[in-house]
Amino acid sequence: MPYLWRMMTAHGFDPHDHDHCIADAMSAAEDACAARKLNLTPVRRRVLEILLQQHKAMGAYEILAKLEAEGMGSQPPVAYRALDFLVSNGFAHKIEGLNAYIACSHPNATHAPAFLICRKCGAVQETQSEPARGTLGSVAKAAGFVIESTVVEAQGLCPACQVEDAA
Amino acid sequence: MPYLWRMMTAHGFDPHDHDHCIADAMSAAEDACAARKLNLTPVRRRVLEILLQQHKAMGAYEILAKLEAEGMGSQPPVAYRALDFLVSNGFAHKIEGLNAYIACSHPNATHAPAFLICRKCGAVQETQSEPARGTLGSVAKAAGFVIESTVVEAQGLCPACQVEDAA
DNA sequence: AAATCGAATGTTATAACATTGCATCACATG
DNA sequence: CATGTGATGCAATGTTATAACATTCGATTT
Repeated sequence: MPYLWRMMTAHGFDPHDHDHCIADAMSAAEDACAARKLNLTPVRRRVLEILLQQHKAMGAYEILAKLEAEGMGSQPPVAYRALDFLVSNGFAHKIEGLNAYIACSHPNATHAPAFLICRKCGAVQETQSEPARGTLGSVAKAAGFVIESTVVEAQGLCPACQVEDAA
Repeated sequence: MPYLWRMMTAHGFDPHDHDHCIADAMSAAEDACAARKLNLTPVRRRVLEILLQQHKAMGAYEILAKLEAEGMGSQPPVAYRALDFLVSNGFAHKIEGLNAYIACSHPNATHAPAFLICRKCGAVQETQSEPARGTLGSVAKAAGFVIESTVVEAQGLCPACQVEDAA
């Protein structure tokens, strides 16, 4: 399998064909925007591409710097507006624990994401949480609290960084 | 029960004797610091008191403003250092979704807190999460990821605010 | 007492993250 | 063509957090 792959970076924590992964995600986003009559403008599109290029979270100003280098706008609102669009529509997520943003890995799924965040290399793996269930759901129910959204993030060490840590 | 109570504010989302609640928490913190040889200095002590006065999260600069009004220091590091101390030692928590801080409600428990946060009135109820269990734990295990800490926060409406919302 | 040490503070500046307000442009629809 | 809406451009500001360096103060040692 190796030589077919143009790049090998971490997806979640496993290697994969990342170019393909990006292309898939972009076309899925385009389809979704078409279907939902959302306007995937050049800036929004480019920000999503930028996010997809890494499986790690990026700060708004990091993204902004890339946009600026490409002549797509240099003021903070440019990045924040695009990020708002992507996050509101489920194409990206904000990692609250890092004040940073990451492309969504499960664009079709109903959204109650949870994240595994490596504190050493910054890689992030997205998974699904079950907000209403488990302890939290029970407590909420008992308290009469209505959950509208959840933030579930775990910090720790990914497999690769555990090895390095031992060394 | 009413007239014994000096103040009635929300604890979690239920009314209670808040003065007593503060006094209890402060003496528990003092005991814990004594036992663990931690230095509960005047600023640290005062910040904990300030946090305990509300069952909602406060921003660092909101706290700083109170400190300044009392002549206890006016520069950001004053507040952040005290908050770092309180958070590191389990006397307070940071609510990542709000970039704000709240006194710990379960000072003795092993710490894997979870929060119910009312988006309308800002009240916060702390509970315990079970990090290693549930979906997240399984995914982490499958991925070989070692969880060191978790952020679990639910946003929604507390009972009182649901009523107001309906109106 | 003098020297030293470490923890906590004080002080200044700046990094990093996010929003507001308003003008303008482009385009779809009536 | 008028008008409304959504997207941008632009400038300034607001908010959260830390870096870097200096000082104070009490405990301990000499």
